[in-house]
Amino acid sequence: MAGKSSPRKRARPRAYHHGDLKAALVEAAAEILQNEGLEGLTLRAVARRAGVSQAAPYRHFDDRRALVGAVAERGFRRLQDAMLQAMQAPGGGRAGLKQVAFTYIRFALDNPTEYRVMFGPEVAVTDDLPELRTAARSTLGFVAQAIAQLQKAGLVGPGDPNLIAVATWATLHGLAILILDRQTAGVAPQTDALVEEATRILMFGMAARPT
Amino acid sequence: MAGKSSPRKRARPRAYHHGDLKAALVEAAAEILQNEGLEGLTLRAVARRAGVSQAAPYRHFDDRRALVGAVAERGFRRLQDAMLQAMQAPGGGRAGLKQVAFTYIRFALDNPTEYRVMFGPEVAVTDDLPELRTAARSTLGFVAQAIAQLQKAGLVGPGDPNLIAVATWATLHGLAILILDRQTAGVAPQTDALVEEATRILMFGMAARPT
DNA sequence: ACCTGAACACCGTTCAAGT
DNA sequence: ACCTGAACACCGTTCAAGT
Repeated sequence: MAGKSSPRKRARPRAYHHGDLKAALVEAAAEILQNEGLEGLTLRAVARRAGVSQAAPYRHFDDRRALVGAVAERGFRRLQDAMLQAMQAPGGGRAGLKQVAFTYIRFALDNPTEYRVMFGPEVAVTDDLPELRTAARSTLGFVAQAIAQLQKAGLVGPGDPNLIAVATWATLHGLAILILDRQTAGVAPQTDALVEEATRILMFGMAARPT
Repeated sequence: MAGKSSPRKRARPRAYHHGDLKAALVEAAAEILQNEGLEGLTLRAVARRAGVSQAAPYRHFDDRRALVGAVAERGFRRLQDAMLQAMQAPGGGRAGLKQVAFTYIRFALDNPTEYRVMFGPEVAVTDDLPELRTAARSTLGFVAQAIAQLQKAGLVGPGDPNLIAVATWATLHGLAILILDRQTAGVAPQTDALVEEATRILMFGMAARPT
């Protein structure tokens, strides 16, 4: 918010010259995604929204993919924050997992395009996007931690918490996508019953000990 | 394969003038997706590969999205065929579900880009792609049918088979994406253990009767 | 160090015209 | 009925030049 007084004239028209154009570009991209959908997300449109020239983003991002990757990274971070808050709310154990599940689905419903981009084809291969990879891995680590906690509480049976975490995340993600894609429209008018059922299956399945 | 002899001259150079350019375009698009990835999938490249002018595809598809939608539709059909074959193989019941799960994951691994496009942002909203919507819904119906069978066999507890089917599909899809995105690389070197674990959780969870 | 202006190649899409 | 050739607007990316 606060910025140094600019050295010469023209204090207002362009607000992003104080040094954090990179963050402003990511923010602008996320807004475009939310407001206009994926087809509106062009580098040039992002630059226009941030009030800079079409070439300016190249000072901060190698190419278009890098910007999309940064948006995805932001998404994973926001998703993890939301889950963290849901875990801290009262009602641990089984109720806690259910709360996290609802939080996860709500995030996807509230940020449909951004969520789809996070798991979409463009930034799927993260070999050249190390920060995105780290953010995504961190989300998995977060889920694994939660599973380990449930195991300690005796609510989840023994087994590699990482494997169980992947299975859990997989169910949440799949549910989010199927709901977003309206695959469930004719089947589960309101999605709550669906999330309940999936959570139930998960909890019972995880409580059972491995063969 | 066999075609009518062309009315005049030039029998070979362009093979698609016999009337199924539409199918040829979809095929060409799927090949490009497989060989060059999503960024190679331009309408013009598809036209080039099919040996027609850049404007020709517009005779058969409204726009680029419609072509991508047709590829996705083809994908759902092929996926469903693969699952059907896996179900018909010996070993019904629990072993059958596991077989279907492995088949599902293998399809995703064998057709990574195509699979991601099927669930990606471009064709997510199917309001204007009725055939894609039908194909995707049909896949869900297929899973629901399999669940109903398992219920009859007493291997899955009572409950709306549609809801259980969504939860099942969600887990398979989530698993496929997480594996494709290498989210599981540091956690499950070979994916088999992962699929086993997820199937186990699903089966135990579904066997339990609802609260 | 960071940004602009202009340029290039390429793409989606349209349309008059061909057979 | 189906396809071509040429055109237009727009995009990703580069690069010399500005401050």
